[in-house]
Amino acid sequence: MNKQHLNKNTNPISLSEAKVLSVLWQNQPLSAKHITEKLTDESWTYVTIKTLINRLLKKGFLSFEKEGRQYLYSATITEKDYLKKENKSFVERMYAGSFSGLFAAFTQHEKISGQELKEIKHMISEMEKDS
Amino acid sequence: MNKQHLNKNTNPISLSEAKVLSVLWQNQPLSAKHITEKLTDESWTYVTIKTLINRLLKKGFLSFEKEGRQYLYSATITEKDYLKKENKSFVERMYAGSFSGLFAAFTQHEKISGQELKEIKHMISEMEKDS
DNA sequence: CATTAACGATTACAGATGTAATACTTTCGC
DNA sequence: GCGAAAGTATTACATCTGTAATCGTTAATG
Repeated sequence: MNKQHLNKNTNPISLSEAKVLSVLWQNQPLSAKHITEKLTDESWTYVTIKTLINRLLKKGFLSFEKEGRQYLYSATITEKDYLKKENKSFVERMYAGSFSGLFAAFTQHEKISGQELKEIKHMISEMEKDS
Repeated sequence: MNKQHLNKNTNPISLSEAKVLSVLWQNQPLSAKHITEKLTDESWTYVTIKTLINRLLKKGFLSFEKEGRQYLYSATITEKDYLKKENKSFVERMYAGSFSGLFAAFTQHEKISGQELKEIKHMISEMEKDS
């Protein structure tokens, strides 16, 4: 019967799902088998990864094309957009949307290395140049 | 029988649970009833909040003292420590622990207001003063 | 053409979470 | 002392998530 089960699911991307996406961001499109091979860190079975793929399909974050007997999957969201989304929801939730609030928390409670600070200052001066 | 159900649960603080904590961070200790009154935004019932309280107790993030018939709850984690924990896990997960990576993503993809930028620069110069 | 290997689809199941109804216990007003 | 009020505790239940076993289908092979 091959129900494609294309009922949408509007939930966010879970941690495990994000790991599947991250493989695809490096190398698209890929078959389920190939994704499994790239995810050896997780020691997930092929079947587990298929589940994650199916959930991502339902959520609309993957598309596929058929190549002979195989399905080749691609992410429909870019890594940039994913990061953007996650950043936004994090700063929204934790700092009422204020990035400087986040910045303050980090700089006060974590130690930022001199190297990192240098990079940050550089980014700021770049920003100011453009504007 | 009054089983206190003090079996530990080592899971992280969920979103709803965090909202209970945030009330306590402003005003400790409080009874379940009082917490409910402060959380009108959520339109949760008293019973729901009791569930969240019990879960936080199991996770060790709340303590209580008995005041007559009532229980008065307090957070065992400070807001600072909570933020620290969340920040760390976020930057760990999304930016391999690099705060400047996070900063780059934010500044490139979100628009940071001039005001926020000013605050950030100020924080940086303060940091440099101390060091 | 029947068998099997390879792949995809369906089903499973426990724990976490959001959200709450119901049950139990203590105490206070009559 | 007894019933109602005010708390607390127990139980519930759907959905999401992590993780997978099993079932079905198709293509390749002898």
